[in-house]
Amino acid sequence: MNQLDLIKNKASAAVTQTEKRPAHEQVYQTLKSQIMFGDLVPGQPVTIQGLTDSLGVGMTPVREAIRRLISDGALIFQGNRRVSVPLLTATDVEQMIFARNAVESELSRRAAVNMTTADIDQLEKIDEQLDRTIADGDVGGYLRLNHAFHEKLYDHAGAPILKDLAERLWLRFGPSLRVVCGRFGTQSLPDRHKDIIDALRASDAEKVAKATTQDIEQGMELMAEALATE
Amino acid sequence: MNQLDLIKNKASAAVTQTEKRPAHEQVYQTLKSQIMFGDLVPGQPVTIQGLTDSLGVGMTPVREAIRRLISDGALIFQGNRRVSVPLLTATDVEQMIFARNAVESELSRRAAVNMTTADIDQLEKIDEQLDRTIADGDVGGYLRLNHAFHEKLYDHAGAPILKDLAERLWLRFGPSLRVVCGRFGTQSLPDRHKDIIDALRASDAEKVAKATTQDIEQGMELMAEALATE
DNA sequence: GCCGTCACAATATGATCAAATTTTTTTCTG
DNA sequence: CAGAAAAAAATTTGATCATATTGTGACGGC
Repeated sequence: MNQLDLIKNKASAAVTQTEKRPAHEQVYQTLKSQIMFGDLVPGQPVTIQGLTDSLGVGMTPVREAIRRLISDGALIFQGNRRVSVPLLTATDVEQMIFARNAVESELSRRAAVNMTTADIDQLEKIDEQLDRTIADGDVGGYLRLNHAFHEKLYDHAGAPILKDLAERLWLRFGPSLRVVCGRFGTQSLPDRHKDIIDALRASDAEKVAKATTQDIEQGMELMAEALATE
Repeated sequence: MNQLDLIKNKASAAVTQTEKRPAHEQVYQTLKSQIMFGDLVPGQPVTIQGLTDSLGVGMTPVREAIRRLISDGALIFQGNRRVSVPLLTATDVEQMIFARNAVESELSRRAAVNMTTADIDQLEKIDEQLDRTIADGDVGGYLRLNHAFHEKLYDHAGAPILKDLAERLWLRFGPSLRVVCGRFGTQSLPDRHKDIIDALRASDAEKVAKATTQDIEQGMELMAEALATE
């Protein structure tokens, strides 16, 4: 199951991206996707040799991708040469709430200034698809589109460094969010995306930032609770 | 000169760290140090083969270290298989000012709550050494100790994720700061460290955060000016 | 001024060595 | 004789390197 998913993901990534990127980049993207949206659960060990076998590439690209993901905080190096998906603690989540609020509310604020009506329409289209995945109980699709929504928004902030910080945080809590959603289903996931879109249309940057903060806190609180009752 | 510095740094790192860590980790630390405090100037290309030659290790460890540093933002991958030290733009610096203010002021705030008198004494000792490097015009020493001062402070915040974000930002502006200091010397570098220490002793978390913000803005503004007049 | 060829650097693989974990065997005790 | 603990072997995994392959930029010929 794990192997098959990895291969399937690789294949789909290949067709979309013209197969022209180096293997280590592809492996990185594949693993990133697996960690954020896939079935790599927190605590699960990640082995180099296992990945070389399932991805069908040599060890060097795999090693490079793993190092990058460790630097991203998406994987952790546990002393004895072992690498695994991180398990979050309550304090971890608390720090992430603070950091996400600080960084992402600013990204929203800046995006609000730059986005055109057409841009907002595109964003709304993503949100509509998102609603469909919630209705269908499609957890994987929900996670992907929720990420896509925020990424799209932040892309318009014109602040690559802040966006990079945000992305790094997403990589950190991705696996745990996946577990929470898998457990509770997609029903209990009301989001503030509608508020964000409304505020964008009103060109009210502060309101956009506020709605983003609420969206973040809603999602992260849910995660914190789930981790606490574990 | 470059080669020699790299080798020297590697040797000193080896003796302090019991030689027991894997080579890719050592290479990472060495390069990190080179980028933050050494003579790798912004825009300078970094080649794998050059590093394997100067460090005396195989390419695999070097590649892994470079990937990590790219993920950190300390190096950039310029599309055509080229890797170099990043050149900062004005908007980059502006984003970093925002992010550093948000993250590091919070780290200071939290550290203020946790630090004992003995901890503060240690911090003050670092600051005294720092003053000596300024008086001596020792740019490398200044950079190292300035970093050590903040790192020490943030270590007491008990917030590893926020500290990691801060560290990542330092890696990004390190090389440019180095250039600025090299150009203007250490004279024009008054810091707010004394204010931070005073506020810590008074257990006034808000004052500590404020002083940290001022320290950050002072340093970053200087950098922004230097980049603008380039 | 454009295209083909050459040299160099990066990418990727497989082999080799070392470390750690797991399994098996052995031995000692109840 | 059975069970458990300790020791030893085997397997698995990681780290490093040497080498082959591929792509990139530069130089020179047309």
